[in-house]
Amino acid sequence: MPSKNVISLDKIKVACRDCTLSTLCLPMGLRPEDVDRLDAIVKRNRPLQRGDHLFRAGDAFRHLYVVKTGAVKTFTQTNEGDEQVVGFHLPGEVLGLDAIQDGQHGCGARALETTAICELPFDRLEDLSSNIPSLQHQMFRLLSKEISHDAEMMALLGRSTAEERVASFLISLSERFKRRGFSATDFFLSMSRQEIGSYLGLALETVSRLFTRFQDEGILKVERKHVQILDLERLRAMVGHPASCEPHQATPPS
Amino acid sequence: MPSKNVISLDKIKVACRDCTLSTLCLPMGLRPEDVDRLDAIVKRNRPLQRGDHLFRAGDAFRHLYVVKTGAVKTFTQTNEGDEQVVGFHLPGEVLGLDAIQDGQHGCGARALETTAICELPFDRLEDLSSNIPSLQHQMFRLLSKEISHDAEMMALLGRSTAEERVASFLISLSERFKRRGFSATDFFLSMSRQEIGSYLGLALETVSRLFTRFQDEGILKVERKHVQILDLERLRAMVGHPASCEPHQATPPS
DNA sequence: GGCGAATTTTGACCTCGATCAATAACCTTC
DNA sequence: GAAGGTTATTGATCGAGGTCAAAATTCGCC
Repeated sequence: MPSKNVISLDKIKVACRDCTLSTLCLPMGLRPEDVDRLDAIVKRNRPLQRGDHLFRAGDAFRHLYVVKTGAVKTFTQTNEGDEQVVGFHLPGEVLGLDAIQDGQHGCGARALETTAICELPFDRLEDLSSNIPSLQHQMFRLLSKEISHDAEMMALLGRSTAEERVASFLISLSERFKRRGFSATDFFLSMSRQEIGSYLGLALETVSRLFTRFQDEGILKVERKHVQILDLERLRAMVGHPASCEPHQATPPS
Repeated sequence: MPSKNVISLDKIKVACRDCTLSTLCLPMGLRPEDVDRLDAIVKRNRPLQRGDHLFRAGDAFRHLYVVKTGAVKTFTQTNEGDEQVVGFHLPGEVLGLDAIQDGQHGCGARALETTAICELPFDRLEDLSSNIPSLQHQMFRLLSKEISHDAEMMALLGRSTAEERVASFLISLSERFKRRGFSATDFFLSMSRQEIGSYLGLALETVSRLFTRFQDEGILKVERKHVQILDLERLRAMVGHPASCEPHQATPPS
């Protein structure tokens, strides 16, 4: 059912194939020439290796980054000087959104494995989005999505048990892989137990213990960094039935 | 040092006085007519009372909301059905940014006390910002600021002790009050211990105990909801010296 | 002003997960 | 394939903070 204003998926894939910009292009009616204009400002760099910095805390903010292949972690410095992971970024996901506000990155970013990235010069993106209302709208959505994701994460960290956190982490990975066309039940963890623990507010030993427990219970098959989810439903049940965001019954305002 | 493109502060204050839109206007060079256009779309409603809903999870997203006076909490539903606080919003702060992405609010919002709010119809704001590049830029900054704030919060929840969390909470409140021209060392907590605990991932009893401990140590003077900070430096020391975001020495990439 | 509900404080106890420590598995590099 | 480093697993112990319970204080509200 092609609508007159919406560019065909094929065309977008051609223009964006190389840069995983589908994040920005796909969900909206961008015209062909707009996609071209967007594509024209994208920079493509040599891939990063595990441990390489994409940027550091305090670096001047110039670009947004989109993960093409591989994976990236973002992190801040803890009081005692070690890394505190605040996010993992998989293919198709965007980094650097937190830096728009004050012109410098508030957290560092490093590759977790061999990783290809494209860079979007933010000032040119801003110029473009002034002229392309649907691109502006899409940028707002992108930022907003990050905010709601963070709110979910805060709710998770604020209240949950170790079991719920690990379950929730696996479900999130599963869904994100699925959305990008990878297997949702069989994947590699490019991050270490240490990094997972840091992200979830748990000790690395606790993460390891839960992985083995889930395996014993027949929920997972874990082999070092290779994970298979055998019983997604049981995982879902742990984090509270995923009642999504339905309004259901509303509590009267006292 | 007035620059030709920058509207005078007085003019902005006149246009925004009533709606606390300084968040959007102040930091940038909006022209007088732009401020007027912005002001023209603002809706001003009757104040809310403690417990009143500003919006509920699942409500359709129409407006951004700016707190004029009072305070608001945002919250999600926990698995067991009770409220999980994910944010407190003081005068001059904006709510609803998380809802842009999918057209409905992901969390509910309620007044913590008698609260005046102004509403900004988002579609009109979006139209305006297409025509006013500096407004668009400011919107991006606003969203980005929310994201970096969330990242800090995630780092706090992910790693800290109860002591650090409560200290950090008090410092945050202090700074936010100060920024809006209220006292930074002497203020009311419009939220209950329960709500603070929920927000910080602590039991309400733990919050209460820490308040009394801080008082015993001469750091605070607490009287129910009225708090005086007597030794801000000691509070700061608890959360790790606020080394801000300086680049200091950079770790070489392995 | 006095009664009942809600909130806060304080105390006692116990659990979950952090921490410490020791293997074990794996991944380099020579 | 042996040596050395890194990462993961498993076990044992301990303490911060959760939970339960009761008292104290405050806040409506009739």
